[in-house]
Amino acid sequence: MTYAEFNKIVTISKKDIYQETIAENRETMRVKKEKTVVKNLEKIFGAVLKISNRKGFKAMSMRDLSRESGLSMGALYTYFSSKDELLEMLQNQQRAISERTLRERVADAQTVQAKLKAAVFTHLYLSEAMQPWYYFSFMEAKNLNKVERDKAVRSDLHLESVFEGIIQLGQEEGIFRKRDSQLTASIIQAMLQDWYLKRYKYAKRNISVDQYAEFTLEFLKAFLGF
Amino acid sequence: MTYAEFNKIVTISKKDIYQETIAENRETMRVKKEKTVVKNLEKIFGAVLKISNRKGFKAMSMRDLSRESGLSMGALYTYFSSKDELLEMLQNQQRAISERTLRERVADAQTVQAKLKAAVFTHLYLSEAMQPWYYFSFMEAKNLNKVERDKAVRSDLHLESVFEGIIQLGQEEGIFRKRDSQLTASIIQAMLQDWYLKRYKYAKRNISVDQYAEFTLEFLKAFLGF
DNA sequence: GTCTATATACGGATAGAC
DNA sequence: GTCTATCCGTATATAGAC
Repeated sequence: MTYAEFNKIVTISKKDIYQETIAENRETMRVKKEKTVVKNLEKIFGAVLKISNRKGFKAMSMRDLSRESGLSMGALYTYFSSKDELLEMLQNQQRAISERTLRERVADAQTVQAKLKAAVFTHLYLSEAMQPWYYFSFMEAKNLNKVERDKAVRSDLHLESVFEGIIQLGQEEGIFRKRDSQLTASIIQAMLQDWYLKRYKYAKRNISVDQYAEFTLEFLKAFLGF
Repeated sequence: MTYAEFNKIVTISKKDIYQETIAENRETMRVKKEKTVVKNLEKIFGAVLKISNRKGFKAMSMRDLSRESGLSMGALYTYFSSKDELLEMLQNQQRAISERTLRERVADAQTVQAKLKAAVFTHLYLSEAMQPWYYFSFMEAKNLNKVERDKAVRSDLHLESVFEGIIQLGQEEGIFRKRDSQLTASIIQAMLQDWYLKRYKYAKRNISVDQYAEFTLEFLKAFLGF
């Protein structure tokens, strides 16, 4: 599977997710026609990510959002009841896409080497397809309320534990060299993180997500000796 | 040199730096007694980092800062003329400490292996000693004005080029295995970054900065084959 | 040098017309 | 469903007393 193919799948699953977002927020969404809601939510979320990634969610005024999304202040407030709720909706939706895709694509890989490769590639592909949100999520995590912040932390630790599990499995099978599995998993995560945190740098250097993925895998091969 | 020893040196050089900060801002600082200025600037900067790292610089109100620093609104404005100028002052000062210390401690190391080790340890020690600022600087970079943002980016690329230079040297000498030197440097930076971005995680797991430094060095040894 | 009190503006949110 | 106009709270910044 190439990145191009992967990207198509993610785009499709996004459509379903909007329907869930609407269902979960029936009370606050005063707009009834589903097609309208999907269209406008896409505009709104896109605008939020664009503005926030430039100057931060707190610094984004509702007037900014109104201008960028093309919807009036009044119209915006028919989709959510407060700026905080908007943030929460966005987080829930994007995390849902992200986690579901990862779960769905969980390696049918048979060997540990293949599992490790699948985990690295899938996560990088996801963060490539949804880079604005991954960046946003990392940068705004501390501005979320406690419930949402906890969800973000748990999600982060979960990813780490996925890598840790694969490494331990490989060590038990005698395929990976003995190393601190948790610390290794943590470092892997740091490497993958850089792909969406420093996107501008890699883009300028014309490094593709596939090249980056191969490189990190080489790193792991050398360290784990496989 | 242990981290404890290193930390003492940094603390001392901080004192000098305050005098420079004062000198550079003679016009806006209406307070004359140097001792008072140093004392209050320390309070102010400490409070800014504390509050901002919890909820972001933009979300920190001057009332928050007044409460946390113990200075009144009026008093605060005798040290800077706007919230933006406060940010700029803080960035200039902390970056100055950081860059100077790195430069001063630039490896007298003779071999490339030693140079690489020195660079890894020094940067980690620095980010450990000044963790609140390193975190702040990463998180608030996009909120700076263009001039300051450019300085931050340049500083980031400079660090990368230091690592790249060492790697190339080692390769020329035939001591390091052939790898993409720039991409390797970039990944090293990502690993070091994680130490201050995910500090809470490593603290909870009782991983010391020295352990972390040794671990990243092991990673590099495996990859570069030395 | 530091305080309290306040001018002024800007942001989130809503009412009510169309 | 969407818009314009506006309320009202809170933020930055400053004036002037001590």
